[in-house]
Formats: sequence, structure tokens, C-alpha cells
Amino acid sequence: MTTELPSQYAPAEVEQRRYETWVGKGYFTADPASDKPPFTIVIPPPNVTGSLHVGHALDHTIQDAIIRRKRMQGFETLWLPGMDHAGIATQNVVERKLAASGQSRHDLGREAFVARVWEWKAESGGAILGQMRRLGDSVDWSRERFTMDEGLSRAVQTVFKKMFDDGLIYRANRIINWCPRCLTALSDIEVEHTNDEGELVSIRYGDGANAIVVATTRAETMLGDTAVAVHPDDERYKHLVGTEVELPLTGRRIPIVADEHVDPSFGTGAVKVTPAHDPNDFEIGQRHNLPSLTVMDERAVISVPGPFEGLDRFEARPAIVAALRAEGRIVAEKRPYEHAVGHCSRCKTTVEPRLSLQWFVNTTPLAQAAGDAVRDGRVRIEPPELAKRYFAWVDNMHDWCISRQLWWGHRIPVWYGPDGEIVCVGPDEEPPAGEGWRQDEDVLDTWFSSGLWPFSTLGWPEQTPELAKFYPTSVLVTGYDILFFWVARMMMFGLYAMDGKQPFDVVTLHGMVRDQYGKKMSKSFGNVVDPLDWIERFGADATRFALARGANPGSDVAVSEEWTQGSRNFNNKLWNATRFAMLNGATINGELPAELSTVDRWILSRLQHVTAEVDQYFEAFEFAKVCDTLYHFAWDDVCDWYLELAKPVLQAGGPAADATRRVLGEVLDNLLKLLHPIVPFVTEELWLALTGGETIVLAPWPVAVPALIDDAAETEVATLQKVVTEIRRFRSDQGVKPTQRVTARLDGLDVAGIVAHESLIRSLARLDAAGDDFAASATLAVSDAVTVALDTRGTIDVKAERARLEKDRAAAAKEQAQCQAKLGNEAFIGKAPEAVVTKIKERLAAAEADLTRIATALEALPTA
RNA sequence: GGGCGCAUAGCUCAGCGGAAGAGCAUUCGCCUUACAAGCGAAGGGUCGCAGGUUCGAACCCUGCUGCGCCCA
Repeated sequence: MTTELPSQYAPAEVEQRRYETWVGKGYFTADPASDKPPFTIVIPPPNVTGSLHVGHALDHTIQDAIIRRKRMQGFETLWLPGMDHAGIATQNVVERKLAASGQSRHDLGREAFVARVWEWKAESGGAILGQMRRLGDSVDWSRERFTMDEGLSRAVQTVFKKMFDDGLIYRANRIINWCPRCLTALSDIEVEHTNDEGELVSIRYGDGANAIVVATTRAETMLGDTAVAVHPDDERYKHLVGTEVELPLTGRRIPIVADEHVDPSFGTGAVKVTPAHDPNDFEIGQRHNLPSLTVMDERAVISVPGPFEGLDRFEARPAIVAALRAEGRIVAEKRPYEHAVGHCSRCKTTVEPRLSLQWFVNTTPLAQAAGDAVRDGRVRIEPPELAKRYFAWVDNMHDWCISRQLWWGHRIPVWYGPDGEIVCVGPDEEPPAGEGWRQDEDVLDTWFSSGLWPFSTLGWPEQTPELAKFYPTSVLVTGYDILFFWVARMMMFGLYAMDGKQPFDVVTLHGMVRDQYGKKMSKSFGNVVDPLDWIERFGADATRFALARGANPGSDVAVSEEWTQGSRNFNNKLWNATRFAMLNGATINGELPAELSTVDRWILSRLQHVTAEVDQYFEAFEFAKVCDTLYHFAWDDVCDWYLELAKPVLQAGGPAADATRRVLGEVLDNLLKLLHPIVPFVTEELWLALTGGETIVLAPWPVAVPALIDDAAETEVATLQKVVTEIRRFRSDQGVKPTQRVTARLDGLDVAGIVAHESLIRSLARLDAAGDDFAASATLAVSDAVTVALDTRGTIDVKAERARLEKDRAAAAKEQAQCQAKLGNEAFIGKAPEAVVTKIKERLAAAEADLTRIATALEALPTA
């Protein structure tokens, strides 16, 4: 056992060294053959091409806290790390790199390009893994997975085949979200809607009595109009339904149709219908058998022959409006006109609805099952309020477009034959050979593979020991902002592929990390925090504690540098408390002595309450409360009171000192263990020094011992604290320097039941014993029983003392008035519960006793 | 446009039916040999506004205002 600790904690010197030891000893490696009950968390895989931001730091801190506690509780824990391949984002990065040297992926060809992406994956993914180590994540590195791994790819193919055979995957020509920059289809959740400024243009179609005015924000798509639609009950247009009108600039004649979905109050009540370039129009087109006319190519450039051919959609818009104006067809224009516009979540390009042939998942039965699993309680969402959000999503899910026009990802396992055959190939099947067969060029949405994560990472479709032991996983920890991405997808796939067995028992949601003013972090705002920066300056523990301390379930966490600094200070406080304890011979060896002082019994009693509370807060994912409880116990109870009370005892020596050394060891041992899940490094360092044990990582989790709860000791110490605090308050008000010893006589300690603690009180309040020549210059009534007579060695500040007493009197008088008012109210006496009435009576009595005491003290003051 | 949520000390947040709390910031005094990344003390709030329910409302209900988020 070492006793030499420096006076300041230097995280940089211990963190990386400790982490490597933990990993090297295999503390985080899960054993599927273990007899212990399992506890599993799969990490929501970060995007391989990104880096860990402070939001990940929060997410990982929570997961680590959960898993470390479970490990200490004796569970066979598995926290499985990994990353997803982030199809679009990763391909974009590598294409950008290629573009810098003037190349495109087509110059390289598919195979070489994919090889290039793997190189980038090694580089970028490595950085993320390094960040996780710095944070202290107790993940099982031997089971790290990547969505593009062979095993996970096999899982993807297996599920695809099963769904294909079950008719849940189909190919169709539909309107999908298309990114004209990424040149791929997107799913609904990869589109971000923002309110943008655009224009609303009203255009007259047709002439004379047949003329009809349509309003649109997308004039350029009029080239592809194949109808005009009005509401069937709209009297203004009833006579026109069934007639045709000439489409300007094209000479084509298009029908006027009646459709329930037209909003008569929008614009003129008549809308142009462009089935190939708008999802709603597509639906109208389906209902009325309208042709679909695609007028743009994949880059959103006008592709119909004529004067606008070759113009980008945003160039075509003013050009077409100008041409219409020249014909006198522009009836009205509103600019700016704010309306919702979809953007590619990866590159922010405005999404172009595009009619194309894609693969889809029929989500109806899957989403139903995903909703039911939560409704019937098999999966719990924490905090429960957020379940509403989940239902809102799964109960209104559209079919999911899963094909992506990319090269980086899982290639769709479908082969097309020379005679139009379509064959889906399972993992152990040979693709059809022969002339004319070719595989689908597209890859699957990344979420198709990350949705399988809770079981594909455990070896599925093989029936591995890991799968048997660790599935279903115990908890999924993620932000509410990606509830739809993660939870919904994993639920659908898990329930489907694992025979109805849910992927996790509990989903616990945290919020987003914001800056000190509650503002969202954004690069453009310049308030983004790099967790590594904080780890380097304040330590991983301080960063973790700062995040966990703000983590109230489901709500956002505002953090600042000061907040993190405060957490660093807390760690240092712990450090020094342990340092003090060790300098004074604290020990964990041997049984707790049977004979303990009141103060020792008090701190042990407090420890039991704290242990029980903290445990309960952990169970409820109340990390902010875990931190708050331990922070105050450590700082207030242990450091400010217990250690100060222990000092004179330790100095005096003897059996009392031995007992206190043992209790001190006991308290710190447990405190460090309780804190370890949140701040693993500093607690390990201190615990090793204090106990000489092997590691706190595997130390047994503290359990409250009811027999050690001692109400009498708690009451006694509370009285002692009140006396000391009152004396300190008097000294401070009187301007007596903290170092200045004051002679005093303490009366009434026996009545208050703390006569045994006189020397402790003198020690904490810095009072010397009164000699024969003692002459009090002030008398302090600190409670109705205890009076302190002090010789302040001079005249006391009567004005300050009077002000202090007047303040106390005002508070007591207010309390008295409030209690009297309640007790004078017959309705209160009659209807309030007995216990409440009794409590008010007690408060009144206390207030009145205070008033008497204060009045006496005021009278005793010199009038000058 | 539809839905959800929030409004409590200067800032960030707890509290959600029976005495207004914490951290940081602020003020005053201290290098009191574990810790100045510290110690002791103090100030600061008609709990967004207006009604209602209740013996009693920051807490429950209604409306309003102002923010935020999700979906379209």
C-alpha cells in the first residue's frame, strides 16, 4: 500500500495507463460460457466516417455507467463496440478525395473504388476507436464489429432473402426522394424538411371560358403536367371537371380531374398534377390513370427537348416563368413565399422527388409488431413519455425504400435473367450462371444492416454461444433524436428475424448536449465542444461526470467549460479526501468495531441511505441524481463534516482513533465503488492505493445494510452541526477572523443531548475553553437549549448582531404567522391529514420558542 | 398546417399537492498543514400571464403569451 499521493490529481498520468491495464487483463471480455446472469448492451454504432462528438461522449458515458455497475453487481456483462459503414456519407468522403486528384469513382471502377473506401475506413474508424479508449469505454474489444464484416453481411443477405421470400420486399416504380448530387435514392428519414423562402406563382392554363388558374411553388415541373385537379365539391370548377385544357408552352391537352385530396382553400383551389415529380401528384395520377412524364434527368436537369433542355431545375424555374409571363399567363406571384422543402440529410441538396424503380420493404406488418412490443410491455421505453413519439412514428410508417445507387454497401442479392427473371440469392446459394444474368447494381440502405445490429453482432444467423447467452440485449441507450432511426429499425428487424424476440428489453433515451446557454451546438455557431479537448484539459472522468451530472432522462444536457471544471474539482476533492485518509492510516481490514462513536455511526448511517438512493437512481436511469447524491455526500457529509470531526479523534489516538480509521476506510471504499461507474479512472487509482486490491472494476457493488442505519446518531450530529454553524455565522457576522481563537463557555449541551461532543464543537468552531477569569462579551442562544457565551476580546459589533437577530426574528415571525393562519382555519383542521396538522403544530411551537429566545437576546444587547 | 414538450435565483437545471432547492456566477472574510482545483459565511425567486379546482397549488384543470422539437 502506498501512502504517498501528490496533492493534486493529474488525470493525464493515470488514464491511458489504467485503460490499457484493464483491457490487457481482459476485464471487459465477456464469457458466453459463464454461469453469471447476462447483461448486454450493443453500442449504437457510430458512423465510421465521422468522429466522436460530445453527444457520443454522453451516450457512451451512460452506457459505460450502466455496464460497469452491472459488472460490479456480478453480471456477465457484454458491451459490444463497433461502427456502421454509413453508405452515402462514406462514399461521399472518398469521392471528394478522388475529385481532388481529378478522378471519379467511375475512373477507378467499382472494385478498386470499394478497395479505396476500405482504406479510408481503416483510417477514419481507427480514430473513433481511439476516442472510445480515451473516454474509458469498458467495451469488449475482442467482439468489435463492423456492418460490412463478412458475418454481418451474411446476416444482411439472410434477412433480405427471408423477407423477399415472405413477400415483404418488393420492387416498384414509385416516387422516391432523390438526391441529385449524391445521385441516389433516400429514405424518408434521410430527408430533412426546412421552411425555405421560395415563390408561389399562379399560372393560367387554357383560355376563355375554359381557363383555369393553378398555383405552384415549382413552375418548372409544369412541363411534366398531365392533369389539373380540383376538389369534387368545389362549385367554382364543377363545370370544368372532365374537360381538357391546353398546357402552355407545350401545346399538350390535359384533363381536369376531381380529387378529394385537393385543398380548395390553397391558392386558387386548382392544382397542377405532375405525377413524375411530386409524391402527392403521383397518388392523384394513380387514382385517375394519368400518365407520368419525367422531365428531368438524374441531376435534376431538364431533359425534355425544347428551349429549356439542359437547364438545371433552379435555372429552368425563372426561365419558364419568364416564358409564361411573355404569353401573359402569370396571374399572380408571391415572393418570398415560405414553404417546406426537403433536403438530403448528408449534403443538404434540395431533394427531387423522382419516379424510379427501387426496392422497398413493406413495413406494415413489421411496424405493427414494433409498436405492439412496446404497447404490451415487452419493451419498455424510458422515460415513458417518449413512447408517444415512438408510436407516432411506427404507427404511421410508409414503405421503406432500401435501394441506394451507391457502390459502398451491401449489394442487393438479386439477379436478373435474360428473359426478365428475378432471382433472390440466399447466403449459401450460387447465383444463377449463364449468359445474360447480372446482379442488381445497387446496394442496400445502411440502416438495413444496422437494424440487424443487436443480433448480427452476436453471430446470427449462426446459432452461436454469444447469441444464446446475450440476446435479447438488456438496454439500448440512445438520443431521442434518433429514436426513429435506431429503435424503430432494430425493433422491426429483431422481432421479425428472431422469431418475435425483442432486440432489447429497455430503451433509455437521453437528450442532446447543448452549450452553456442551452443552445444547440453547431459548427456555424462556433460552439461545438470536442470531448477530447476536455479530456485533455480536465480528464476523462471530469468530462464524464459533467455529462452524467446533467443527464436527466429524456432531456437535453447543457454543459460548459466551467461545469466540467467543477467536475474536475470534485475529482480532486475525492483525491484529497483519500489522501488525507491514507495519511491518517485509514484501513478496510477487519470487521467494523462493535463500539463506534456517534460520529462514526452517523457517517455509516448516511452511507447506507446514500447507497440505497444511488442504487435506485441507477435502476431508473437517473444519472443526474446519482451524481448529485454522491457529490453532496462526498463533499458535504464526508469532507466538510466527517473528516473535520475525525481530525481531533485521529490526533488523540487510542481505540477511538483506530475505530475511526476503520470507518474512514469503510466509507471511502464504498464511496469510490459507488462513483466508479461514472468516474472510473480516479476511483480505480484511489481504490488501489487505499485498499491494495486488484481492481475496483470487479469489486462487488455496495449494498445498503439496514442495520447500520442509526436515526439517533443522525439527530445528534444534526444538532451538533446546527450549533457549530450558528457559532460560525456569529463569528462571520462579527468579523472574527477564522484563525482567531475565541474563548467561550458552552451551556445546555446536556439538554440538547450533545454534551459528549463539546470538544468537537470547540474544534470546529475554534473556541478555547473558558478560564477562571472568563468574561463574556456576547451571549449566543443557538437553540432553545444551547447557549454560547463568548469573549470576543473586545466590543462586539452591536449593530451587526442586532441586524442578525432581527433577521432571524422576521423569519420566525413569518413562520409563526403562517402556522397560526393554518391552524386557525377550521377547514384545514377538519380536512388536512392528521400528520400534516401535527407537523404544523410542531413548527408553530418551534417558531414560538425561537421568537422567545431571540427576543431575550435582543433585550440583552446594549442599546448604544 | 398537425402533434408533442418547455417556461422556477444572473446562467443551466432539480422539485410536480402540504415549510421555494442545487451547481456555477455574485458579495464578505480566510494560504485554518487533505485539498486556493480549497475553507467559512452571506445575498439573490409575487415558481411566464389570467382564471379555476382544493382546507392548501411551483405542482392539478382551462385559456393566453413566448420559446423549442418532431411530423407534413
